[in-house]
Amino acid sequence: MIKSRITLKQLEAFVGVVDMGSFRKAAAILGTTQPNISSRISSLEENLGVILMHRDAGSVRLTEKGKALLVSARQVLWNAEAFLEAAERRDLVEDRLRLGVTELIACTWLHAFLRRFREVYPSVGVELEVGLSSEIEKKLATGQIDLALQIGPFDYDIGSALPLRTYRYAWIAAPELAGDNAGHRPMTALLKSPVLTHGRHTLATRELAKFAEAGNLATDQIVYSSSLASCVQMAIDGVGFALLPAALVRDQLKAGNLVEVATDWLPTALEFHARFDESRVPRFVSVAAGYAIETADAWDE
Amino acid sequence: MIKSRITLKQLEAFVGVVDMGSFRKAAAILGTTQPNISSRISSLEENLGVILMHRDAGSVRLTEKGKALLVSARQVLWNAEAFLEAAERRDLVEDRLRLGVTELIACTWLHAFLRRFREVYPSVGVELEVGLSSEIEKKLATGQIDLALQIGPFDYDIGSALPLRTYRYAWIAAPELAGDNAGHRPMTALLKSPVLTHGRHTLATRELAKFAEAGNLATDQIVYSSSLASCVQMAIDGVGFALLPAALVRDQLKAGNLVEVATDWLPTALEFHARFDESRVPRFVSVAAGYAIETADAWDE
DNA sequence: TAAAAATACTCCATAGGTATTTTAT
DNA sequence: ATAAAATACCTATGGAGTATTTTTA
Repeated sequence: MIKSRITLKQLEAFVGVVDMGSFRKAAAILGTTQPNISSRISSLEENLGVILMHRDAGSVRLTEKGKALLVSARQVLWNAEAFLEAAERRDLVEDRLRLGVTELIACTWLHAFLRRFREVYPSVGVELEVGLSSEIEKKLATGQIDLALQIGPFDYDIGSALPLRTYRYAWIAAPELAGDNAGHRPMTALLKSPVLTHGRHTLATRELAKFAEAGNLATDQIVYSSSLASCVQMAIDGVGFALLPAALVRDQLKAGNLVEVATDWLPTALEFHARFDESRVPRFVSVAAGYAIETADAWDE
Repeated sequence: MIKSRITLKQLEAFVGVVDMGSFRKAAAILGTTQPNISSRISSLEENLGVILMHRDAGSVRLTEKGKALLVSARQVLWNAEAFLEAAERRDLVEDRLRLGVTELIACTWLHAFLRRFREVYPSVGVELEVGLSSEIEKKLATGQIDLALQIGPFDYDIGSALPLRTYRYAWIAAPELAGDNAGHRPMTALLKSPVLTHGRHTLATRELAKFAEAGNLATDQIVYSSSLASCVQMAIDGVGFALLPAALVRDQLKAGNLVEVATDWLPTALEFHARFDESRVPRFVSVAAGYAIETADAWDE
């Protein structure tokens, strides 16, 4: 029998301290006080006869045994969460989800995803960060984000990368700019009008620059916007032709505020992935990743 | 965070009650009192808002949700045990191992297995049962035994069946009965002397009877002993030729108290297996099964 | 009516919180 | 000197045990 040698609270305190890097922060996240965390950790160490970590003022460093035990501790907590799930009481899972997404997702189905997640895990707080995929990835790699919904290719290999939808690009314009039939228009013609693209460092923008360079086409008409949403607005306002993920303007196309312009070049499609480090995160994160896949699929019909 | 919603003690009480079939028995095995078990179960139910089991005087019946949660609860405890293992504190695992073995194992390497197991899990009590493979299997199927080291073939399919060694039979006799050279002796000749076999219902004995019948050989000289060890003793005393697993008389053959008799028929070899229901038993049972394999191999050199 | 779980009640251990001290940078 | 963990101390919760009642087969 287990008697009181180890308790879930002790294990929770252990991984909390490791994840937060300090007793104080762990206490904050676990809704208790620092001396409590102190006592949970030290009682765990005493019961096991093991030193889990060395604490100097300002740093907590795991011992070798601590590293090994951390994996096991996460496993126990993972299963404890699965137990709540089996009880159909996901609402009892109290935690936080640090979510990183790119603007495209924020502008399309993020709200649907969040609605569903909050419904299932009402006691998990969502901390949202919208940014470029490269920024998101850095935070994911350093453990500042639990789940990233972002575009490949990736610099770091971090645990799971579940494929979401692929989003094709399209040339978009206001109907009056495109003309009545919105018929085929070669790139040479397009690049003579103002062209709206997203950011200077996105893959599509770089591909466009490369294409223009190869064909000796002028690039002085390209407008670099740091916000996808403002590209859409400018396109609606007839500022120029916009190179945007088709999904982003789905509703405007349907409503007739924008039309798609056929041409002879497009950048490669965006490959979205849901990424997380399954060896570190609690169970609900991988569940959330599944929801992301389903939500993305549902949004695209 | 988990707060105090579920604790390992609650889960332990839950599986304890299910395994023992009553609150009282669970209390006994967990080293506490029945009201304590009552309160652990009811607080678990309250915290989850779930009825785990219906208790009428004299019976505990799991609800549907209880069945689902039982699996998860076992999983959590399994991982908690793995945590102790990672801490290299298997000595903190307090439980019991109900072990069923056949006589051959009891007479050969069981002591080596028990020594090793007790060394690694000093706080796990071993309840040993020696019996025919068929008896052992029945108890395994009804959950009265955690680990069976027994002979196939099996009537029921119960979780894991890890193959142990195969033990060949041999005809054995005292040197003075076998003659100086212990040379080849046909079955027709053997069956005219007293023949010692183990039990009336063992596979080897039935095969021998069948063989004799097929060849129209007399069976009136066959002695059925219910104890393997007594067969060996009688063989040593020169009572007759004994049909025994060779491993059983390894030391006597080496010492020259017995010799192997070459003949033209032998029953099929014994296929030993370590069997347990990995969906029910605690973690140390599967570890023990591994030790059984290793011990059996080491004993055979 | 007999066996088992629930309840009532007491007691003690210990978990939690506040205030303070220690320690290392 | 500062930031963080450990310690001391007090309080209060709740876990554990004994005795008893309730329940149902």
